Amino acid sequence: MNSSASTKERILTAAEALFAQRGFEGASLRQLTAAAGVNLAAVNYHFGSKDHLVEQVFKRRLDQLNARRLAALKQISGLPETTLEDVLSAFIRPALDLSHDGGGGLFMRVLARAFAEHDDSLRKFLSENYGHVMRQFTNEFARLLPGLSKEELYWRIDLVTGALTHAMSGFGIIQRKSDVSEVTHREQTAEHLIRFAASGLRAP
Amino acid sequence: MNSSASTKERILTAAEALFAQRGFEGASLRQLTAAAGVNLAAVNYHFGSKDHLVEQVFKRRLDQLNARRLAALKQISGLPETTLEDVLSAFIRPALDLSHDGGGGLFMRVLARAFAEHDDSLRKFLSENYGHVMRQFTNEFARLLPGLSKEELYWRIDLVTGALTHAMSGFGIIQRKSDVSEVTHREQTAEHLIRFAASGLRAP
DNA sequence: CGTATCCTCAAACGATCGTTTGAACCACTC
DNA sequence: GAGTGGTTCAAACGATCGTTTGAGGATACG
Repeated sequence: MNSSASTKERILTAAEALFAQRGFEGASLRQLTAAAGVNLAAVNYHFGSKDHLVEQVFKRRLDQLNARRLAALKQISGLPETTLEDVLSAFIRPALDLSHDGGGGLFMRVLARAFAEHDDSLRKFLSENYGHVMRQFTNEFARLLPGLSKEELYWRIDLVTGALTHAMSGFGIIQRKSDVSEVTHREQTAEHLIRFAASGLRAP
Repeated sequence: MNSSASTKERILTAAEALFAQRGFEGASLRQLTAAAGVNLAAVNYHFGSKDHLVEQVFKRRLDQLNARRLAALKQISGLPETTLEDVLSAFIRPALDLSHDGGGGLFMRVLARAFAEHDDSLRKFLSENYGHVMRQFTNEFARLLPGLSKEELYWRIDLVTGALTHAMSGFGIIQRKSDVSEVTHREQTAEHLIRFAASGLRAP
């Protein structure tokens, strides 16, 4: 029972990397199982089908990401001294951290692909596992931007989401210089994103 | 189908729609030629291969888009009274117009997929047909935002690109209300995008 | 030891993929 | 009317896809 968990995890990790690199349809189960060092039939044995594997790849990282984002939001939600930058930090930093210590550096690319896909079943799965988090953040944004109409707020949150997804999935456009540490670079990236998004949200 | 159009054009139009809907790998030549009402072998006869078809789908729309963007930029480039909003307008409105009168409403979705794909040959083709336009806009942005370092400017332009691509491909998140015309709705969309992007670029 | 349960494996399944082929068709020239 | 060049057609090609199968290995418990 424990040896199967190892096989499962190896499939998930290999799938995450290959989906990020070649897409959901572009990555075949034969490439995938070869990279994971497991038998071809192991995917259908442990996950039932390729579609269920895709869902589980999402679920493993989204559970981490959701938990961290909600924990960060909880600490500042509703407080009178909370700023827009604080809320954006709670939204952005968990995603950047996941790229580093979760081993899920490639997950943001997978997520960007999911946005590009307009597949209905995948979108439904994402909204079920993602919707309640976005709703809480939206409420907090609304509190801190009382001048915005609901329509304008939705527009701008959508634009922020697009900017962040694009930036975090396309890592490497702005390369880390050799004289700054990984942690420092991540901090600078977060500040760039937060400053841009906060200013965009506050637009007159 | 439109039997008056040439076989080549019918293939390009059907391919654009199917690539937007199912992706480059997800759309098969058999679905594609059936939708276009042409023989399966016509794709390889007229385009050589599926990959070349993908490139031509991009080329047909990008040529339009580039020409309109550069024409709009030329009218305001270098003038002392030009604002950031003017440059963004020259960048954004041609893309929105293409969605309407070019019949290429689906092209922005295809473009968003291309960003998600990290396929090297496709990226190379895009930079060859797209790079000089982005370079001219970047120069103009730099002139209007003298306080920004080169690194910061690249960062923010990348974020703007992500926001716009996401918004224009995801058309329909903000639905047009029945009491506003198509033209009015497009105008409102452009104003939303420009206001957000300008404010983000001007961030302290 | 026998047996039950979970897992892995090589092999094969039918379906679908992009591409190629060679004959047929069509408008046009000499 | 024979010939020519461009185009369309049905059919087939080999490759690869996700999935299934049935035999065999590994481990734990009686």
